[in-house]
Order: sequence, then structure tokens, then C-alpha cells
Amino acid sequence: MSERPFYVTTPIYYISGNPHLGHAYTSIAADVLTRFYRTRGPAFMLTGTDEHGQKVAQAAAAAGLAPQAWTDGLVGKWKALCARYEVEYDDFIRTTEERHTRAVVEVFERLKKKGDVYLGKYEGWYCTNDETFWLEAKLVDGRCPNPECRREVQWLSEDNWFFALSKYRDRLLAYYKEHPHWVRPERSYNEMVATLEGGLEDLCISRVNLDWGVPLPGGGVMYVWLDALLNYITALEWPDGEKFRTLWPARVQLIGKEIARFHTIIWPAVLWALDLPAPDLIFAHGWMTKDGEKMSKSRGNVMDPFESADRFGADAVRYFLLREAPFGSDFSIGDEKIRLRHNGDLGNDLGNLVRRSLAMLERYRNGLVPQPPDSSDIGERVVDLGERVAQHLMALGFRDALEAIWELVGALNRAIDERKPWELHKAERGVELDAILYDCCEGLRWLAHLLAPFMPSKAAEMWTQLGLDGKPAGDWREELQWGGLAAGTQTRLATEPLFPRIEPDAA
RNA sequence: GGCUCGGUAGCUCAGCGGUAGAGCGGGGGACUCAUAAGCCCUAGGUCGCAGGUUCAAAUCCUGCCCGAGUCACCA
Repeated sequence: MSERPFYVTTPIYYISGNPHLGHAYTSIAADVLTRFYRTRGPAFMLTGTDEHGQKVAQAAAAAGLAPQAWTDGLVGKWKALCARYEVEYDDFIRTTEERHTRAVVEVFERLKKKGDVYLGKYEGWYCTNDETFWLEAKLVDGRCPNPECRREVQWLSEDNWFFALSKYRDRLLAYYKEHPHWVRPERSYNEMVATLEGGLEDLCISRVNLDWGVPLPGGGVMYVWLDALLNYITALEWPDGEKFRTLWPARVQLIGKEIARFHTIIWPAVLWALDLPAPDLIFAHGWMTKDGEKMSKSRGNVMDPFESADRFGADAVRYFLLREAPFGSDFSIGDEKIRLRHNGDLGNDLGNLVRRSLAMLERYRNGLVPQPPDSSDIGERVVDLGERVAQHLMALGFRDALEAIWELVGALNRAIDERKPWELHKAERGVELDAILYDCCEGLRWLAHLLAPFMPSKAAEMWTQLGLDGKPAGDWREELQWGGLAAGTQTRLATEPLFPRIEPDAA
């Protein structure tokens, strides 16, 4: 649609603990999109860590470390998570980096100068133990509502900086009406419209009782959420960076549904206050539950993304996460579910297809790709497959894209059964044998291209087994022409299956 | 309590105004190139409950029941 490079962001992950599978989910989705868009042109993916705020300060204190030392120690795990799942980000920003904090102060100064940031009083009930402000309505018997606290609260009144969010309410509402698809899925869009219709209050954007954050002129630190949101432009070297000029506004910003309010109300308002355009699309994906239950530390059912990758392979987990449910919906995850999809979709359907195809080619034709047939039913049936998958991906329909790709997997498996190459071989019907063998290899080449964004390593393995150099790359509109695989190519069937069967209850 | 989203075949879900669908599991069959994989056939489920609108409702409206999420400075 646009020649503008594709810029996609994940939320920056709050670094108060270890990463879990939910964090991987967003990053993987962003990576798949980025890899797809890279087949067509320039693309840029940003991720990172949100390192300020009270909880980080507390976690660090509990560990006996200074906040910076604490986050320095943890950030490696988040980068390792990306590495483990083959998430190839173009930049990884930490909110404690100077390039970020400097720009955050610049934002503050500009908004202040413009009058969208002003000094006001922040009043409310404060629990010293929890370091939290509570609404009057939330108090239980006039005490802290936290069941583990229940201490007396005190009325606190502080001078703080406010952002004139309410001023942007009408503009936001109008923008929503004019851009009915800018927040997706529709559920999130509707909720945010309802929130806007309920009215907005100005946002307190400073904290005087906290020192772990971006220091503001005159004291206090910036509210961590505003600090965090700004990463999407500070990483691009706003205001003057070349990257900022070419990449902003982002084409897609992926978020979890729980943080939609910040990204679809506060964020565009802040951008407008800076005279910048809002991103094209905010997509709030669903939450995953562990076997139907919410994942939480207290339940002890949080899935360790590193363990999952070790057991099933990073590509299989990537596949599962995007295949299991529509991107906007909640879904349930568990080892057994991943295992069944691994063995079924990946092992039986895809992996076995690779193996039976190349094994027959090896046995009947010494592994040499034969001449393409004059015409191919399968080739004709899938002419538009690449474009269909592309359309799904552009709409963030990962599940639909994978289902479409599996149409080709199914078609090839069926074709083998129907055309029975083993009989053709015995009957010495060479032309027909060549035709089915060619179709299989060519189909595998297509699959390698189509699957590369989803399962980069496995797609590359398929590519190698087909005897092709490098990795699948390039624009599908050019690469996916039936007959593209050169006759005479020497294929190399691997000894090991692409997706070796995984037995139940393996640890 | 308000709001949002769900409640459809054993399981996971799609359909969202016009004769109930898919995948998995289960059952049956023909084959053998292949990871005991693949292929073909097979599921007769009051579409949460009760009303209503309509020629016609899983599909729209109302009420209720059940489950989940969310409720503004909680990063």
C-alpha cells in the first residue's frame, strides 16, 4: 500500500521479573510480520524493556541492588528470549538509556512550553506501606484495600505535573469515528470509544515521592507510563533523527489487551500534543491461559518460554502460538496442546510430506529434480496462495495465513496418495512419475517461502534439503511462480525428520 | 455493582438471518513412498435457559443463569 518502511513495535516489557511465554508471544508476532514485510521491502522492528517505576525500585531493593544494577542484570534474559525464539529485532531500547531519557525530558519541556503540561495538585488517599494512591471508593472501612495490608491511609496532597489529556477527548472521539479500524480487534475499539464517551481527566505525569525514573526539571520523576510510551519515538532518535523521519508513524503497534487504554487514548493524545501523527494501527492481542487458568506466579503455572523452546523447538512454539487462536482472542496453552500440534500439523502433515517426497525422489530419480510437467493441477490451484497468505498477514490474521498454507500441505499429501508414484515407478510411466515428483518438490519450495516468516529455521532446513542455496527470501509475487524450481537440482534428504515425533509426558 | 467478551458435536473452536460446520479424538476402509505418518468414509449435537421480532434465528431484541476479563493515574 505504502512505500514507507514497515515499522512495527512490541510493548517494552516491564522488567520487574523474568520473562514468560506471554512476552514471547507478542515479540514472535512482531517478528513474523517483520520477516514477511522484509520479503517486500524495508522493515524495522523495535522492542525493549521498561525499567523505571516503583516496582522495579522495590524489586531491586529486595535483591539488595541499586535499580540500575538490577535491571542491568535482568535485561540479558529478555534479549536471550528474543534470541531463543529467533526474534530478529532491529533495535532494543531500554528506558534507562541516555538516548531515551534525554528525549523524554525534551518531550516534557515541549509540552510544558505548549501549555499541555501544567503544575497542579495531586490529592488522594495514600497508603505508605504499599506506596499507592487509592480512590476513596476503593477503600475498605477507610483502610488500605490491599487484603495483605489493611493499614490506615492518609490524605496526601502533592504538587505534580499534569498532562492536559481531557483537552484531546473530542479530537480522540472524532478520530475514532473517522478511523473505525485504527484500534483492533473491534472489541478493544468499542471499549475505548466507551471510555472516551465517559469523559477523560487530565493525567498526572510526575511522581515526587519516587526517584527511580526520568528526573524532571524542578524535581520528581516522570510517570513511568508516559516515560515508557515515548520509547516508540525516542528509539528512532526523535525529534531530528533520520530514522524518525522515515519510520514514523508506525504501521503497527502490537500490545496486550490490558494496556489498550494507554496506547489508544493517552499515546495518540501525547503524539498530537507534540504535533505528531498517531500510528496507523494499534492491535491488542489476546491473553493466553495455562490449561484454561490464568497464568500467574501465585498459581505457580507460569510457562517458562525457555523450557518450552527446549522441549518443542522454538519454531514449533512459534507455530503453535500463532496457529492456535485468532490473534485478537484469548486462548489456552499447555504442553500437551503444543505436543499434539507439533506431532500432528508439523510432524505428520508437513514433516512427513518433506520426507516422503524427497525419499521417493531419491529412490526413483537419485534425488535429482525432474523437468517440470507441462501443466500442474496443484500449480493451478495455488496460483493465488501467496497473495492470500500475504493478505492475511497484512491483516494480522496469522491463524488464517497458516490455515491457507496448510491447504497446500494437504493438497500435496493427497496428490501423492492419488497419483501413487510407487506404482508409476513399477509401471515405468516416467513422464507421470516425473510430474508428481516435480510437483512435490516445487510445492515444498513454496512452503519454505510461505513458512519462512513463521518458522525461519525449519523453512531454511527445508530449503537446504531441497538443494537450494541460502535461505528462502524475496518477494513472493516473484518467487512463487509454479515451475520456479530448476530441473536437475540435487536434493539432500536429511537423516533426521524435520519434526521428530515427541512422546507424551517427557518430563 | 457498571461495562465488555464468551456459553455450538467427547475436546478446542468457526459460523453470526435462509435446510447445523472444521480440526483433534473415536469408529470403519483401501493402500505402502513416508516420522505406525498420509489418503478415503464416518460424528446425527434441544447451537446456556425463557420469551419476543421475522415468511425464516446459533445468527436480531429483552430477561435470566453460568464462566472470564475489566473499571481511569494499580508500570
